[in-house]
This record gives sequence, C-alpha cells and structure tokens, in this order.
Amino acid sequence: MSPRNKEQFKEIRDQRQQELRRSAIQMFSQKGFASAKISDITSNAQLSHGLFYHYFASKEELYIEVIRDILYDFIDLVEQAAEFEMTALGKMEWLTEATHSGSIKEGVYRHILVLQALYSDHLNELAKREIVALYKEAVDGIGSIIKTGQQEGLFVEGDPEELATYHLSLAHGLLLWNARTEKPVQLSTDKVLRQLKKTENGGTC
Amino acid sequence: MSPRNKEQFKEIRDQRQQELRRSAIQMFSQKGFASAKISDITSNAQLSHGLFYHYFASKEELYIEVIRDILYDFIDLVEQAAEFEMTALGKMEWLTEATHSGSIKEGVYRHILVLQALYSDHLNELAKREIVALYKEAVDGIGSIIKTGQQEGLFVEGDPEELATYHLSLAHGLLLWNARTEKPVQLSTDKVLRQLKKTENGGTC
DNA sequence: GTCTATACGACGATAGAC
DNA sequence: GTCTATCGTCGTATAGAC
Repeated sequence: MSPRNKEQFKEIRDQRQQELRRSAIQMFSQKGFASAKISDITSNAQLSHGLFYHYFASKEELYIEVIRDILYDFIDLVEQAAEFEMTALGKMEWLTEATHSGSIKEGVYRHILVLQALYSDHLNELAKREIVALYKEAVDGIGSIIKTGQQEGLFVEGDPEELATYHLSLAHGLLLWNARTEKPVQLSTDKVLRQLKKTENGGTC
Repeated sequence: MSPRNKEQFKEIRDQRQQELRRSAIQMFSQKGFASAKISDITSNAQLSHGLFYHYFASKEELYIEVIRDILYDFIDLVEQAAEFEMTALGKMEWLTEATHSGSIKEGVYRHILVLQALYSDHLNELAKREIVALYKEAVDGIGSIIKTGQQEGLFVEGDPEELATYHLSLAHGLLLWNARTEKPVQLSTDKVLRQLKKTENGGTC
C-alpha cells in the first residue's frame, strides 16, 4: 500500500465524516435526537446505514460533536465581528445580519438543536456544562463588543454581559418566530439593536 | 348502576385525564416526543401504562392536546392582562412578570414544548398551522395592548403586531437562557420593556 | 376502571461478504 | 471502504383477567 493510497483513504474518510455531520445537523434538528434514525442520517448522506459505525462510535457521539461544531462556528462569527475596523454599533449590525443570513431555516435548525441538547436528557450533565460554557464564550465575546460601544458613548449603560444576553435572546427568539410565519417580518437590525442604542436622536435632544 | 355512580366515574375519568396531561407536559418537554415513553408518563402519574389507552387513543393525540392546553393558557393570560384597569405599560409589566413567574423550569418546558412541536415532524402540517394560529392569537392580543400604549404616547411608534413579536422573542429567549445558567440574571421587566418605551426620561428631555 | 402479560414493529448496533 | 443480513432490545399498542 503506497503512501499515496493512504492519503487518498484519509481524504475519503474526512469527506464522509463531513457529509455525515452535515446530514446529522439537518436530521437531528428536524426530528430531534430520538426520532432521527441512523438510517435517516446515512441515507440523506447517500451511504448505507452499516457504514455509519466506521465513522462514529455511536449515535450519541455524533450528536455531541455536531453541537460542538455549531457552537464553534458561532464563536468564530463573534470573533470575526470583533476584529473588524468599525464602531461597536457597526460590529453589532454585522453580527446581527450574519446570524440571520443564509437560509433562515438552517439558522433556526442549528439554534433549536442547541436548545434541545440543553433541555433534554440525552446528554449527561458534563456534556451539557460544556455546551453552556461554549455558549457563554460567545456571550462574553458579544459582551466585549458592547463594552467598547459603551465607551464610545453610543450604547446604554449596564452590565455588558447581561446586555449581551438580552441581545441574543431577542435575536434568536425572532429567528424562531420568523421561520414559522408565512410571510416573515423583514428583519430589522435597527429594531433588534434599539435596546442597545442610547437614544434614537442622540445629541439633538 | 345509579346516576350517582355514573357521576363518580366521570369525576375519576376527568381527574385521571388531568393527571396524565400534567405528567405529559413534564415528560414531553424534558425528553422530547419520541423519548418520552408512555410508561414514563403513566408512572409519573402513578398509573399503569396499559391504562393510558383508556384515556387517550394514542401518544400523538395526547401530544397535540397538551400543546393546545398550553397555548390556551397563554391566550387567557394575555386577555387577563388586557382587562385590567391600568395603563398599557402596567399591563405589559404584569404580563412580563406573569410569564416568568412560577417555577422557571416549568415555564421554559412549556415554551420548548411548543417549539418542538413546530419544528419537528411528529405533527402534520394541519396541526402545526393550528398551533401557529393559536400563538398568533396571543401575539395579536399583545399587539392590542401595545396599540393603546402608543395612543397613550408612552410606547414607540411602529406596527403593533411587529412590536409584539419582538417583545415575545425577547421574553421567551431570556426565559430559555435563564433556565440554564447557574445564577440566573434577575429578570428585569424594565429592561425587557425598554424596547417598547419611548424614552427613559420622557418629558424632562 | 385498573392491572399484567404479550404481540408486533422499529431501530441501534454487529458480523461478515465483497 | 462499502454493502447486506441479522441480532437483541425496547416501546407502542392490545388482550384479557380482576
């Protein structure tokens, strides 16, 4: 077996892994952990169900990995926003829009998946604590942005972390609601950010 | 069989039904539809699992009834708020606190249950539409309160229904988050309502 | 109305051929 | 690496005794 072949195998393995993860996000969030069958996940990724166990030890293992993936992505997004060369308000606008970009359904599925993981008992407390910790990392990142916004004098006073929590609550709640209505309310970054901004007409007051 | 006995039987039936519904809310929301076994629901209500089918035709039937119950309760709550003799702001404050009262966990479980119902495929589209319609009824009720608040000049301008959606998104999102953190952020009705109020210091400006 | 026992199907996981 | 066939388990729903 040449090293060439070894590499090729590894590539195939990685690619299949990725396909299964993608498929799992879809299935788990649409059907929930228990109802998403292995065969749902594999057939959606166009593999046989037997092959699943060459890539993951169990259904539960895949579940937790997928949730980790989602949260890492979200943390990345926040970090990306933080590094832009713009005002805190601009960063928050960008972040708000990015959270709601792409397919609405996709965003909402990912969010529900995290919720389900936290509030069901498929996962042990240790795993749940890890998830909470990752989410908190994202909240802290947003808190930092808000803090600079306060120093710029554009944002209301108050504990930045608490304000970040309020912001995320609003953004995600809205995401959920929008995904179900026939004609979704056009997302208004303005309105989502209203609670953060000091006043609408600043110095002219 | 005397009429006296007939009545007694009916009472027992009703009571058992109620016990099963209560138990089901707990189990469904904690474990999800698929993972909540009939035996979980019955044993939690201290009945044998066989007896379940004397009260409900299937697990799915109970599921949808329970969700209806939750939404009817919520609509009642909004109507109650609307009928008070107070300003719109007072009504919204009362409603916000009522939503977060009782055990936090209980409130959050009920909310998650509705979400799960909407975003999983245990329910057919018809049932989902009914749920959305009920939820919308509650949103409309809140929208009405907001409208009077605008006429009083205390609330920001904008489509009342849209503002109601934002309010609920924030309130429920916060509920979810609070239930998972070790030391929940003390609910601040003030901050939840900030997005609705016109300015913090009104006429003195 | 309440219970226990059981039929029946579904699904996670494994074995073994290719 | 990929597939099909199969085992073992678990859970819904039913049957039938009390």
